[in-house]
Amino acid sequence: MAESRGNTNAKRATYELRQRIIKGALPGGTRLFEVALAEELDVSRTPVREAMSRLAEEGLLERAPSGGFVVRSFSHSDVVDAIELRGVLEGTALRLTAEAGVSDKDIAQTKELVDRIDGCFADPTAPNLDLYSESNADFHDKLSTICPSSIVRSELERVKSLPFASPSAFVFRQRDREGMIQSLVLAQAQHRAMIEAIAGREGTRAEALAREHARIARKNLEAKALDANVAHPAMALVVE
Amino acid sequence: MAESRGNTNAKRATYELRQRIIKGALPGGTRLFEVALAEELDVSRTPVREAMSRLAEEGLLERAPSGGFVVRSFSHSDVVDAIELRGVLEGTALRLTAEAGVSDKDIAQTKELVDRIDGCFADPTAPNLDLYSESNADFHDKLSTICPSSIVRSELERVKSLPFASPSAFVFRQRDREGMIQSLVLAQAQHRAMIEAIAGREGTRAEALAREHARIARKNLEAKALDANVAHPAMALVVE
DNA sequence: ATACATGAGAATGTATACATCTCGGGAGGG
DNA sequence: CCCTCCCGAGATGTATACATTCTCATGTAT
Repeated sequence: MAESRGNTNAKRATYELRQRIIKGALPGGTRLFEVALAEELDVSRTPVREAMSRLAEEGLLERAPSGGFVVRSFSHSDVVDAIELRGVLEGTALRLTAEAGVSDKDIAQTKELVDRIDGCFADPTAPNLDLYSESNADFHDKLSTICPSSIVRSELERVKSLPFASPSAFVFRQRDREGMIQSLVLAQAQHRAMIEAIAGREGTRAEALAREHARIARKNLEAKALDANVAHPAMALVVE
Repeated sequence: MAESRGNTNAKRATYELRQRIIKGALPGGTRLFEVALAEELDVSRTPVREAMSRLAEEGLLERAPSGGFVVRSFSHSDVVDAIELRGVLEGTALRLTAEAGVSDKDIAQTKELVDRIDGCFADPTAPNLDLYSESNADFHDKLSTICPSSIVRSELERVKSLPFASPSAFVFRQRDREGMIQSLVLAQAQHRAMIEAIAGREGTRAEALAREHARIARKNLEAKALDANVAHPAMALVVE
């Protein structure tokens, strides 16, 4: 089992194709040919079709009108809109959570996750950015989990699955350490305010906070865009 | 080519399966077996798999953890949440449209569609409800079309494709003619206010209007639920 | 009685041959 | 010269045989 993960050829093909798309090896607009891919991945056309079908469900591929699949292409404004939409959906999830009420146990667990994020910066000279990404994602996943609406939850998860729309996509501006600290302080204050809002059944406040929170990602994205030297991995599948 | 529409077996199978699910012939939770369906539809397993995959993209089926597909089941609260979510997404679409600005031509075309809705009630003794459904859907589609964000647009279309979340799903309470007129007057006032808001770049107002507008559907749904005699077609796939 | 092994049957996974469709290039006529 | 039609290469669509995996009922040992 040397090549990638998954126990069936279809799952391996799905994983392999997804990686190529996310890394930008298959740019937006690329038409995918079953036979060519089948040969490259050393499987038959059947699991390749299966894989493409799954990736279309994820939103990474589009079905071409006359059959076949094309890599979906995202423009810069699509990235901005996807972040905005993530904020809107997270806001809706939080509002519904606040309106429905949430258990003390869930509140405690959520607070615990915010505290854990602080831990990534225990040593100010060597912040653990990878752990931060992970912890931040855990926190946002928890917010989704406690939402009482499975419909809202699944649509939120769907948008978050786009690599550039995930809450941890653009964690920080690499260069600017000062700005990085400020960004963290603000984000953590918003995280705690969100918890306060849902605990206090303040739906509108929770919604507004989530939207504003997503704007941090947008800010970081724009800072990255100016910094033309570093190509961010999550932007690999953006064209135009 | 007597049986249903589509030029390929896969498309015919997709249509046929979708109809059965929407009509409730295949209730939520039903496991779909490829061989059985293939025999019933008189095609091979390949187009059946293709069809199931497409329906999973639409959100009508879920992939079972160990392979195969299951008809997605929706609870009553899922229906309510889907309507709420439609309102949220339509609101976001309108807000972005308002913020970006919209051409005079689009405003005029949208107004024209609202006027056309009035036309369905030209004869107050015999309102044309089918035409109303269609015209109302056209209006809402137009709102989606003029949204500058393709990401928001596609997610909105996705949610609207659920039969019970479409803007025309629960047009009116059958019995209550008085309530029907009032509902129409309110809805049309909201339609016109939405246009005014996007024309005047009042994003927040447009968003709030869209959300409140979706509540009409929720009200109509609740009125239908009380009216246990009439089973509404759009509710066929709701279980629990 | 419970837990686990086991095997038969049925389901999905896979490869592949063949059918059909699509689209572009080139020949022929206007 | 341009337009149209036709053809064929190469793509997807389909059927089907075979492989693999899963499920669950059954039986056996502890």
